[in-house]
Amino acid sequence: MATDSREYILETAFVLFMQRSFKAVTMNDIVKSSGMSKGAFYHYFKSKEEVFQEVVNTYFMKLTDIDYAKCSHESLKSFYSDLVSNLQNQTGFLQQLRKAKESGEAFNYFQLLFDAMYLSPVLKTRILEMQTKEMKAWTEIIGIAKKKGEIKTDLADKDIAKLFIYVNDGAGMNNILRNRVGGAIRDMMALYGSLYELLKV
Amino acid sequence: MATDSREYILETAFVLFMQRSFKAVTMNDIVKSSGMSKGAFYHYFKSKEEVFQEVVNTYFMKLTDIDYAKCSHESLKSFYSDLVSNLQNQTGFLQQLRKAKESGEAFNYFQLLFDAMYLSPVLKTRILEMQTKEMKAWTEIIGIAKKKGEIKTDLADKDIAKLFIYVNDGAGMNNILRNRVGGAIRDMMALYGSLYELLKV
DNA sequence: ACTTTAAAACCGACCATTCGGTATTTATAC
DNA sequence: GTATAAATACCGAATGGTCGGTTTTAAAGT
Repeated sequence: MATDSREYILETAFVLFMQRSFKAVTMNDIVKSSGMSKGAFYHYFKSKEEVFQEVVNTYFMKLTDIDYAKCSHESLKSFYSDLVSNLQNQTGFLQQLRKAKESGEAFNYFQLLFDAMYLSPVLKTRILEMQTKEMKAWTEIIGIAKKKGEIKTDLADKDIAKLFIYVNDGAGMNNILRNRVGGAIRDMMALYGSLYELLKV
Repeated sequence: MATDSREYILETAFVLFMQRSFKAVTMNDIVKSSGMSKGAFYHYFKSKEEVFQEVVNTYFMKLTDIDYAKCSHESLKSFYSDLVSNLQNQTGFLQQLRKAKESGEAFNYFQLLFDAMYLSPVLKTRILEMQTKEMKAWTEIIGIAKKKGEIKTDLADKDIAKLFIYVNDGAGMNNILRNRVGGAIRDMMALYGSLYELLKV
């Protein structure tokens, strides 16, 4: 019972922090949404900040800390296909969250990202590091794709990498603004595909 | 004195709402930052919501509601050059705001965007309309560029438009996360240029 | 196996502080 | 003197958190 209660509160908090800013989500929101009492909440977590920190360390990092080593290094196309596949898994994960189903509000990953960076400089550093890792992974696969003759362009590897990364972020933003989840995967695949079309031999 | 005071409070509020979420910015933050009293604030604005609404209707819209008709329709390259030029003007505008100079905190346009959309469904509709307008403008210029033989690709106009738009948004996000303002213009130009390189004849 | 004791889980009223806003007074401009 | 602008003390509600109490579960004792 204990593990379930703590986990349930955490999941509830995660969903709320994905929908509204940290400050906009009140303790009463969390308590009411979880169906438990404030006393029960404080049995498991020391404070609002602590549950937020935990949400970031668990759920948020699950969405953010992508293991690029697991993506194919055979080709650029398979690399981004694996990334889209990963995105699909994440979407599935979010959709099966119990609390998500009850709520009509959109998930806003970037809202949680801003809050995390604002509330903790350590987290900010960590997030920036992950972005650096992302850039490195893309630059690498693009170099490989060039060497293999998969793609052909005079553009620098890093500049191409930027295109792929920023297109992904921009599309992610667009999906949030339009409260779209399902069609997002197909769109992401199409966007990467468009860029790929411009690059391939 | 009256117009200056009201405008000064509004500008102060704008800066604060660009740095933190609506709820995280308290009335006392606004009052202290403006150097005026609460009573003075309430002389001009009915409530916190009203000043936020005004901030969105003025400053935010100035940054968001871009008149694409003013951008060159001679070529894709001049179109996006005009957009970058516009971005430069906006950056300059933000940098000359009095309150901005005092504060070390990063401006986060997207935070204000999220708050605006969350707090007002009317604004949300309006913002989505502006995005549609943006898409239309890009699609149009890309069609023109194709007709003129400036660019050559089998990709649909709208798909190319998406690439340009999302790259811009993603890069904007990246600049916010890295608290970068100055270099952002050059980067944006380079990103558009990279895409253009992939497309031009 | 049952009973007693201890610990954990949970509750909800209450607390101190903060919040957005109000009422009244004072200051300034004309 | 009047109208506008501004200040300050105060208000009631909301906020994150505390605390004494109750219920449930686990462990120890017989």
